[in-house]
Amino acid sequence: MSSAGTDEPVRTRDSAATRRALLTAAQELFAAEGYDRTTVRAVADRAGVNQALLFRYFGNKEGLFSEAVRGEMMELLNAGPPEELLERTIAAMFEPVKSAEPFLAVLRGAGSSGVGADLRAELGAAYTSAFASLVDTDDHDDAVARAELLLAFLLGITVMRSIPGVGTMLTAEAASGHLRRASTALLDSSSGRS
Amino acid sequence: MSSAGTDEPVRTRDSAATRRALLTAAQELFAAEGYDRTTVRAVADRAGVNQALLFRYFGNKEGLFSEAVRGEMMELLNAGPPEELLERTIAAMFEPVKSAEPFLAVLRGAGSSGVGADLRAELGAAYTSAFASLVDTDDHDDAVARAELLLAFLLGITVMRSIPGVGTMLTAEAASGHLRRASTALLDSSSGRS
DNA sequence: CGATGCCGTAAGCAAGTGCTTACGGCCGAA
DNA sequence: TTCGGCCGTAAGCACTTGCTTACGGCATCG
Repeated sequence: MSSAGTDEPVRTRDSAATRRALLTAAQELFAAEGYDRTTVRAVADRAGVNQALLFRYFGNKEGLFSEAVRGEMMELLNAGPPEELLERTIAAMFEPVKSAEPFLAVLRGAGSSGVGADLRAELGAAYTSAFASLVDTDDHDDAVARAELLLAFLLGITVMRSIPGVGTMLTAEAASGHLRRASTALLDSSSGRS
Repeated sequence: MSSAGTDEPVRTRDSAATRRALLTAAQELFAAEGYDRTTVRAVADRAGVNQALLFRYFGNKEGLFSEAVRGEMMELLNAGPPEELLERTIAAMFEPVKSAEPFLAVLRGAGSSGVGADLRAELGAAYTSAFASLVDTDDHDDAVARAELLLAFLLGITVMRSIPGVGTMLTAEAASGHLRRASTALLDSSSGRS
């Protein structure tokens, strides 16, 4: 945990590189430790940068969080057509360490209220509408309910996998089959119309 | 936020009552705010008690957390036979405010590691084994995988419902039908054996 | 009554937090 | 070369955190 993982030792006088180093360090730490437990000193250290620069470039800790996580999430959201978002998300979730992180960062952004509330609402709406568009029904509310359940499912799996000692069987091989089956069942409007 | 909700003004010199007041205040705040954002001062204030007593009775903040949340969870786990745990949990989740709280407290107990790790692992194992026993199959790993997916589903719904502005359709009426259908699909061993 | 043992209180400490400020030095422009 | 504007740094401030300690008071028991 002490040695950095993805940081180039930016010793040059390049503000853009410094910003980038801070953002990647922030993404890693926010995802791994959550917002509260991540200190600005830790982010700056991981980026190999003085902490004062963090405030110069991002204003405050919340500004850094917002920019770091929003960028990471938008990358995944816009990586392809909405019809493939579910597949992309599932695939990302089971990658060794990689792309499940922004989800955790968002969820751990704040306990209940406060930090990143707008961001959470915005991302939730984006995912929900994308999933809801996959439901072939006229009942809008029902489509949204199914989409939100599906998103909750994905979030729950990500959360459980992040808890040490729990979710040992939630591997790609063991779980993704059941996951895809349950997902299509949730999205299939021919079953259990309300 | 400032005025307490469920606290009797314990002015008497009754250590048991003081302990209870601290525990209920802790349950409410840990569930609402998470472990990090909940301060011992806030718990003591909500309980109408001096904060020094908190340390006298529970040793430290983590001891208070452990005792408060463990008791609340064990209550739900042992409220009936394991076969009905799923139904009990779903019912508790959609109660106005009540029993979804301990789940949130456990999840928000710590970002990744540290506080309440043993508790999370213990509760996860209890739920997983209870759900796995409902799967009618000889393939133990498959049963565990299905149980963990189901638990993840429930956790995800609870988490989403706790985020303001997201999960607006995750009400009992709109969602529980789909939820029960997806749950039985996950537990039905006749579909999608690995 | 006097004494002993809890219960409750006030005050504060050491450490860590986000954030600010004043300063030194490298760079390109004039 | 000189100068002005960024980039990077060290130091510290105001505040909150979990936790401790020394003390005052009610109550029970002899």
